[in-house]
Amino acid sequence: MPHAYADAVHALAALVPPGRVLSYGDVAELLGGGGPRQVGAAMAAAPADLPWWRILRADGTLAEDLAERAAPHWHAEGTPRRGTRIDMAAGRWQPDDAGFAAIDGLAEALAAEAPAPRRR
DNA sequence: CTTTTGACAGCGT
DNA sequence: CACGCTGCCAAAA
Repeated sequence: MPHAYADAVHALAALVPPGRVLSYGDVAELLGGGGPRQVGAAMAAAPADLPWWRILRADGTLAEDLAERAAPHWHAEGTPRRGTRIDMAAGRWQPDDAGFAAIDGLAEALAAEAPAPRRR
């Protein structure tokens, strides 16, 4: 399934449990490739059923229009907040063994199709 | 090949 | 705490 980075990003986002969050940078690091911007680009094409509100900026915020639509979800899931923004220190998802295993699989699958660091 | 553009991150002021 | 600038990665023009 030679698909792309975007699929890996979406898959990882789907692993994040309710009430927990990850920053774009965290996602990039966990997948072992690309960067925060690349993750953001992938999220822009997120499927309607994806819990996109669990992936946010490193400072616990989101683009204004998105934050507006995300707030209800955060409230419903009991995501730790600090004022209007999310408390990253408390809400950051810390994968358990099973989580790491799943992430590992994604990272590997990704590396298998995007290993060629060819000149650009 | 160069420039522009993103649901970004860090650091300095 | 708020801005502004620089750094990053990949894709598109």
